[in-house]
Amino acid sequence: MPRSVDNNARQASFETIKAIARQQMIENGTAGISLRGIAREMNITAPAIYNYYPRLDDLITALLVDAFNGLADAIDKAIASTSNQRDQMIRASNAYRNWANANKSDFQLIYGNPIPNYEAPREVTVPLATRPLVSFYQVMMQAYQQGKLSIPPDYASVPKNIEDFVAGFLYPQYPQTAEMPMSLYYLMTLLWTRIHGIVMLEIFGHLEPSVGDVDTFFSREIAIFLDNLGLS
Amino acid sequence: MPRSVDNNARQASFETIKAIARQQMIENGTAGISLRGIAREMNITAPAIYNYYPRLDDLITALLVDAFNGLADAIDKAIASTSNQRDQMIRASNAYRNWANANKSDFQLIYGNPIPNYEAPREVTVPLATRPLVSFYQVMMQAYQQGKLSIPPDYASVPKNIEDFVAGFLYPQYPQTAEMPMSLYYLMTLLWTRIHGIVMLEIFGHLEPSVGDVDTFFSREIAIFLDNLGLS
DNA sequence: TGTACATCAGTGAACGCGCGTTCACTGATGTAC
DNA sequence: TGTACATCAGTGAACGCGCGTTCACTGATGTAC
Repeated sequence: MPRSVDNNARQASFETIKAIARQQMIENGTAGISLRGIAREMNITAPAIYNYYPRLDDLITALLVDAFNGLADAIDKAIASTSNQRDQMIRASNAYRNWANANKSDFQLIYGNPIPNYEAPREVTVPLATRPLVSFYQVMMQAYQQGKLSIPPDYASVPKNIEDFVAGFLYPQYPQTAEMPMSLYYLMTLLWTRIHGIVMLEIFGHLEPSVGDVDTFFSREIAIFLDNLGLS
Repeated sequence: MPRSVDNNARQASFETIKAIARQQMIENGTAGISLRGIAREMNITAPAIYNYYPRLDDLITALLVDAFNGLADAIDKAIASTSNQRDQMIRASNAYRNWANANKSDFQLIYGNPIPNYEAPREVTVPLATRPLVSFYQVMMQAYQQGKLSIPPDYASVPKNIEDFVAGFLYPQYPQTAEMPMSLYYLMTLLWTRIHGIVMLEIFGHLEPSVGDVDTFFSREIAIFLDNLGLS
C-alpha cells in the first residue's frame, strides 16, 4: 500500500499558489501571472510548481473556476440572508457590486480582457458562467408567481427575434424556467447590464469622479428598477 | 540652414507604429505591445523605434490620446448628422457602441484594465477623458432648454451628497453648464452607465449568447430611456 | 525492532526565448556657398 | 557645377533581465514484513 499522502499540506499549497497568483493579477494585471514569480514568493524553485499545476493554463482555469463560484456564492448568500423578495434583489445586486470591488482582478478575469494565449476549456467554463445569474432569475420568477411583481407595459412584449432566440435555449436547457414569461427574462437581463455598467465604470475609477457617492447612485438605480416592477 | 526634413514620411512612420501597436493589442491584449515586435513588423531594427517614441510609455500615451479622440469624434460626428435631438441621442449612443465594437482594444485601453507599469500623464489624460461625454450633455441641455424634454418625477430630486459633490466641480470647471439642472446631469450619467454596461458585456462576448440580437436590445434600452424623458 | 522499499515534493542546472534600452556608428540626403 | 558640411533615420552589437518548461536527481517520510 502506498504511503498516505499529507493531503492537508498539499491542499494548502494549491490554495497558496492561487492566492499568490491573485495577488500578481492585482499588481500586474490579469496577464501578469508568472510561475517563477509564484515560486519566488513561496521560497521554492520554479519547477516545484509543476507538482501542482502542470501548465500555467491549468492554474488560470482554477482561478476562473474559483472566481465564478466566488461571485455566485456571494450572490446566493446575499439572497439567503432575507426572505423579502425586494430585499433579495437589492442584496444580490449589492453582492455583485461588492464582490467585484473586493475582487477586482477576479472580476476582470471573468468579465474583462481575455488572457493572451489562454483558451478556457468550454466544458468547464460555460456552465459555470451562468451560475452568478441563476439565483437572480429565481427570485424574479418566485415574486412573479406570487403576484408580487408585474411587468411594466413598456416591456410587455419582447422583440420577436430575441424571443425566438432565447426560447431556443432557455426552456430546453433550463426546464425550471418553463413558466417564466419572456418579459421577465428580458427585464432581468436588462438589470444585469445596468448593474454591470455601473460596476465596470466604478472598478476602473471612472464613476466616482462623476458622482462622488457611487453607493447611493447604485442603490437608486436598483430601487427605481424594482419600483417599476411594483416589487415592494 | 538645416535640410528640410521629410515630414510626410516621418509622420507616416508615427502612424504606422501606432497602427501596428493597435494590432498587437488586438492579438495579445492591451499589455501586449512590444517595441521589438513593432520593429520586426516594419522590417526595421528595434532601436530605430526610439527615433519616434523615446519610451514605450510615450507610445501608449499616444494611443490613449488617439483612442479618446477617436471615440469622441465618432460621437460628435453622429450628433452632427441630424438636427433632431432624439435622433442625436440615439445616434450618439450607437456611435459609442459601434466605436467600441470596431475598436475593441482601444476601448479597453480607455475603460478597461490599466496597463501594468504604465502611468498615464494626468495633465494629458484627464481633460481628454471627458471629451466623449460632453456632446451628450450638450444635446440633453439643448433639448431641455427648448422644452422638448422633461425630467421624470422619479428623478426630480438628486440625493443631496451627490448634488453637492457634482456642483463642486461641474459649474466651476464647465461654466457652460451653469443652467443645467442637476437632474439632467444625473440622468445623463445614468444613461452612460447603461450604455456602458451593454457595451462592456457585448465586446467580451457575454451578451450575445443571452439575447441573440444585441442591436435590438440596445436600441430598446436607449429608446425607453428617451421615452421616459418625453423626448420624441 | 530493523530493513528494504515506494512515494513524491522539491532541487538545481540547463534550454531557448523575447524583451526594453544603450551605444557608437553609417550612409543617404539635402544645403550653403 | 562642385565641394564641404549638417542632419538624422536606421544599424548592429551588446547589456541584463525574466520567462515557461525539461530533466535527472535527492532526500525525507511512511509502509510492509
